[in-house]
Amino acid sequence: MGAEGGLRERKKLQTRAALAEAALRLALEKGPEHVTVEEIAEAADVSVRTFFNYFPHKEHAILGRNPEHLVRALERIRTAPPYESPLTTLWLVVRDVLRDLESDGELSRRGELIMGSPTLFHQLMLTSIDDERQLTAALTERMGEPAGAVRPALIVSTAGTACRVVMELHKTAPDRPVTELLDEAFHLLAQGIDTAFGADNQKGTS
Amino acid sequence: MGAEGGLRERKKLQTRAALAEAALRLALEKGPEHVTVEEIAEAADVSVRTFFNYFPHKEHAILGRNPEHLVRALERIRTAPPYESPLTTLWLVVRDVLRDLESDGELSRRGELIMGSPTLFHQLMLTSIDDERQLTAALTERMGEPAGAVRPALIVSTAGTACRVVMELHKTAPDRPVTELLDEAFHLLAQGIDTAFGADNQKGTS
DNA sequence: TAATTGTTTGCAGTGAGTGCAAGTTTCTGC
DNA sequence: GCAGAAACTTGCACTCACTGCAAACAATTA
Repeated sequence: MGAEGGLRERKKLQTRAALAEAALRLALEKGPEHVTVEEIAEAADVSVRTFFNYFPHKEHAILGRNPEHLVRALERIRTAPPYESPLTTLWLVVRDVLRDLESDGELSRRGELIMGSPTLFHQLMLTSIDDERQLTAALTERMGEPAGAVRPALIVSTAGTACRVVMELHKTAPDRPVTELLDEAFHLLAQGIDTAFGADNQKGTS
Repeated sequence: MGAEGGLRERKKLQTRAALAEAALRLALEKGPEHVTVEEIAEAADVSVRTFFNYFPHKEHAILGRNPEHLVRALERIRTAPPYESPLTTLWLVVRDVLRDLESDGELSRRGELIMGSPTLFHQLMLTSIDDERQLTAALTERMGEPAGAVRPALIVSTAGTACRVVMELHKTAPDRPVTELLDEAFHLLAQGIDTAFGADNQKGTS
């Protein structure tokens, strides 16, 4: 990931990382509710005012989202091969992000924290909405649908929802691996989530 | 609804209603962002401190949700007829709430306001999450699934998502009626939202 | 090295939200 | 009807999130 650019560029990245890291560490230590911006700023050795130059809220810093992911996702959607169905594209995008987070060790550290804190989970949803707007726009265009079409919007939103559901389920039942839960969720979405009461779980799945 | 109880009880309801009403009116007049709790309290003729005895945030007062709706929805899920598929149940629940809001004239007053304001929309989502948890629990039991099952959680969440998407699409393209958008969304969910790029919109629909 | 541009910071201020202790109102038993 | 208990309201002092502004500072460019 582009570490080009001059000193200035690198310093900004460094500061941002330091703030995010401090925010996460403190949140894990004391619980997200009991961390103040002042502490985070102090730990990262910058002023409180500078904190707000980097993040709009405390929660945003703790979430520490990587903007790179959205960029890559949008690119992936725009350049999806013609034979690939939209939901499959999103599936691949999600798995990509997941793999990235796991390799960082971020998933275990942040995942638990976020799902355990209402405030953080809420904040995650809020930022997800903005992402989803952009993803929807990209997918709508990729599918050649008109601007107000229901399907692309629904595909993106439900894919996002699936991720959240998976995270939540993983919290309550950590025995099943996340990837497996995710695969099941996307299969259900693809085939239609509905079923008659009492019907078998997976009818006609590979 | 239950005007029993003594003077004290009635006065509390009155104060609560006055605060909610003032909050909504002021939000409509000046935009939700530009209303302060102080103004709301003043308009309802109580102190700021008292406002916070009734509502945890400003947004909560403006949203003024009717807790009755969730109760009815839960009941509806628990007593769903055996031949009714889960998604259908949720569909009916949603239409029920929608009809109720429309008859109150609440949908037009609050709906526009909420969808037009990021803050309010976000707040709505936050409260929706809590609702969805309860709905999921009810549906999981109704379907006879184990606690961590993916499908019921996904059904509830995606149904909620569908509502959101519909509200959002309705905002950007108000020509199509909400009920029509909603029906399309639920149909897509039932049949599987995915489709190959460039395929027809609805394959095999009635 | 000098001018330009971008970043950091302190300061002053608004507004949300909380805990506490003192006042006021409603309720209860007599 | 009245004294005391219980519930509600209020003002006050406080913490914290967050913003705008202008000055100081660091990096870039010519």
